[in-house]
Amino acid sequence: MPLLTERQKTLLLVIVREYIDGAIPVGSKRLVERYHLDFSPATIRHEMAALTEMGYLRQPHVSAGRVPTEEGYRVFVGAMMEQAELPQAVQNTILHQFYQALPGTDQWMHLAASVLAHQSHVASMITAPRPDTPRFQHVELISTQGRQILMVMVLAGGEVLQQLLSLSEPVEQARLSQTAGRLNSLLAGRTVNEIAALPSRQDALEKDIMVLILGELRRTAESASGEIYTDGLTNMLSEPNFAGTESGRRALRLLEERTTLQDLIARTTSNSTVGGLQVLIGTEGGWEELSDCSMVLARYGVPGLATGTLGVLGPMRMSYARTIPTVRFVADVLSDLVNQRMAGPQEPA
Amino acid sequence: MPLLTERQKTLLLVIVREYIDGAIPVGSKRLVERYHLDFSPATIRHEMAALTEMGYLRQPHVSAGRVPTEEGYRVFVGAMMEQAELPQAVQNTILHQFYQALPGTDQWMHLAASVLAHQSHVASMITAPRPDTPRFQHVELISTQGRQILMVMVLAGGEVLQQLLSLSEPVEQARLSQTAGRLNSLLAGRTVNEIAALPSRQDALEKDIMVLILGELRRTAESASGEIYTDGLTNMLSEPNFAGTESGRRALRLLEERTTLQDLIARTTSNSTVGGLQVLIGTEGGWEELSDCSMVLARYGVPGLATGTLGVLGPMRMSYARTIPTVRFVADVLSDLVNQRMAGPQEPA
DNA sequence: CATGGCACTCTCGCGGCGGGAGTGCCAGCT
DNA sequence: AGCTGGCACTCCCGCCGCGAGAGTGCCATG
Repeated sequence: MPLLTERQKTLLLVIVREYIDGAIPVGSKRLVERYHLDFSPATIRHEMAALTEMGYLRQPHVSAGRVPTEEGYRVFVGAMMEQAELPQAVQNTILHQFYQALPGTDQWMHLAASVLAHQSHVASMITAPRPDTPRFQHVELISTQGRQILMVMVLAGGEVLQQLLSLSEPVEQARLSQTAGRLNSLLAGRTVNEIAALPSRQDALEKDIMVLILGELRRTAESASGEIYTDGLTNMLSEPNFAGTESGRRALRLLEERTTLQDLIARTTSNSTVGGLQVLIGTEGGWEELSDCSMVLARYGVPGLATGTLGVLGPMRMSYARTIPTVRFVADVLSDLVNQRMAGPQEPA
Repeated sequence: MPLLTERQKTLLLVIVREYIDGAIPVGSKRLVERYHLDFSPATIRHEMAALTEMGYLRQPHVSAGRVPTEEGYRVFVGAMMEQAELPQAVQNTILHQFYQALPGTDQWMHLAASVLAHQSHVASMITAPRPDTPRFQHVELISTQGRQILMVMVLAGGEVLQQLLSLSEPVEQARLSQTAGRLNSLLAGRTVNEIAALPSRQDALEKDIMVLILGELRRTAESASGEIYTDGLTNMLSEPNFAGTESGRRALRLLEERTTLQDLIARTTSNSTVGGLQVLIGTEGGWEELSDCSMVLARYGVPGLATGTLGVLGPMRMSYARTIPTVRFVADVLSDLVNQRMAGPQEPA
C-alpha cells in the first residue's frame, strides 16, 4: 500500500467526508469552495490524480468527480477510529433510555437494537450475551396436556430454552417435578461435556430428559448466537443507491434471513475480542450481496463469562463518524450490564 | 352500491385479474385478444365506461386503460372467496413441511410465517395461539446471581414469560423453590381476576412474587397478542409501484414496528371469528401508510381454548387467488395443531 | 343492442442539443 | 520545485420535440 503525504491524506479524508454526505462524485472546484482549502483546484486535481493512481479514488466516468474506493474508505475509517467520541448529550440520552427500560435481557436487546438503528440511521443487529460454553443451570418439566410435556431449561447467564416432548404414556406433574429436582441437583453448573460424561441414568424418564437436555445444549453450543435482534432495516432504503435496485433488495433479504445473518456473525466473532471494533467494508466480510455495504461490529460482555455481538449494517457510504462511536458506546453500556448482572453482588444504580 | 349485470361482473373480474398480473392499465382491445371474449372492443368500452361511472374502475389519465378501484378489488375478492381452493400438490408440500418440523410453538410460528410468505409472495405475519383470558399454570424462581432472580412463568397453553427482579436481600435457591411450589399449588389454573381476588399473602417474598405475576398476567391480557412473527418483508419490494417510492418504505416500516402491527391485529381481531377470512383492501384497515396495500387475515385455533391471528400484507395488486386459499389453508393446519396440542389426549400422527 | 369506423387524446420512448461540471495538461510565476 | 491560472476537451444530464402506439368516446349502421 503506497505511502500518502500528509496533504494527500487530509485531502482524501475530506473527499470521503464530502462524498458521504453528498452522495455525488466530488470534484476539485466544489471541494475548495465548501471547505475553503488553502490550495487551488489545480493542485487538488494533481493530488486527486495521484490518489486515483494509488487506488484510493475512482472516477465513475472520465470527466466526473471522484468517488472513494474501498481502500479509500478504509483509510477514512482508520482515522475515524482514533477520534470519534459520542457527544455527551447523546450519551446521556442513550443511558437514560436504558435506565428507564424494564429489566430483562429481551427488552434490553430490543432497546439496544433500536438505539443503534435510530442513532446511526442504518440497520442494526445484536445477539444476546451468552457464555462461551453453555452451562446447565435449571430445568423444569411441566405437564401441559395428555402425554405432552413442556421442558423449560435455564442456562447459566439466564438464557431460557423451551422444548416440547411427548411421552409414551402420561406422567403426573408430581413425578415430573421430582425428576426435574433430581436433575437439577445433579446437573447444576455443568457443561455439555461434563454432562455427557456422566453415567447413564436408571430411570427411563430421567434418561429421556437428559438426552433432550444434552441435545439442546449441543445445539446451543454449536450456534454462535441465539436469536438475533434487528432494527431499522428500512433505513437501508433511504440510501439513494439502494432505493429501487436489486442490490438493495438482496441486502435486505440477507438481513431478514436469520440463518445467513448468524453465519455472518459467527465469522466475525471468531477473530475479534471484546473492546475492539471491527469495520468490514464492502466485500471484506465475504458476502456477495453486501458488496455495497459496510458493517461496524463489536463484541461486548465479559470474556469468560458471557459475550455477545452487536453492530450495524449500512451502505458503504454510511456515516462512520456517527456509527463507530455509537456502536462503541452501546457495546460499553451492554458490557457494564453483563458485568452487573452476572459478575457479582453489586447493586445497579 | 349499484347493481351489476352478469356481463359487467364477469368483465370486471377479468379486468382485475388482468391488472393483477400485468400491473399496467388494461385496455379494451388487449382484453379481447388475451381472453378471446365474445364481445367486440367497442362493447367492452361501453361496459368499461359504465363500470367507471359506478366506481369500480378508474383511469389514470383520459385515454389510458382502466385500473380497478378499491371497490373493484372488493368485488373481485368476493368472487375469489367462494372458489379458490389450494391445489392438492401445494397442500401436500405445506403439510410435509409442518410434518418434519421440530415441535414447539416457536418453530411452528416461524414455519407458518415462512410458508405463507413463500407461497403467496407477500409479507406474512402471525401471532402465537393464546387463550382469551390468560391462566396461570406454573412459575419457577431461579436465583441467578446475588440478589437477582429470574422468574419463569408458564401460562396455560404453553406460553412462557420471563421476568427479572432483584430482591432487597439474597435468598437461597431452596427457599425460592419452596415459594414457587406453594404459589403453584395455590394459583394453578387461575385467571387474573381470580388471583387478584385472593387474600394477600403473609410471607413477604410470596407477596412480591404474586404482585409480579399479576402484573405480567395483566400485561399479557391487555396486549392482544404476544410476539408477532413475520417473514417475506422484502417481497413488498418486488411490487413495481413500491420499489423506489416513499409509500413502499413507509409500509415496510410499519411492518418492522411491532407496536403498530399489534394495534393492527388487535383491531381486526375483535370482529372476526375462527374460520372466517377477512380481507382488508386499501385504507379499509384504517392505516394511512397502507393505502396501497391489502391484508388477508384469518383467526385460527379453538375458540374458548386458544386462538391466534395470521395473515399476509401485500400490495393491493397482490394475487388474491393465491393468498386467500393459502391463508385459509395454513389457518386450518394451525387450528388442527392447537386442537391436538391442547384439547385432548389424542396422539398426533 | 352490439359493432365497426373514426377522430381525438395522452403517454412514452428516442434522438438531438446545449449547459454545466469536471478533467488533464501546460506554461508561467514565486 | 512546486503551485497556480488558463485552456481545450469530455462527458453526463436535463430538456425539448416528435412520432408511434394504445386507448377512448361517439356515432352511424346492421
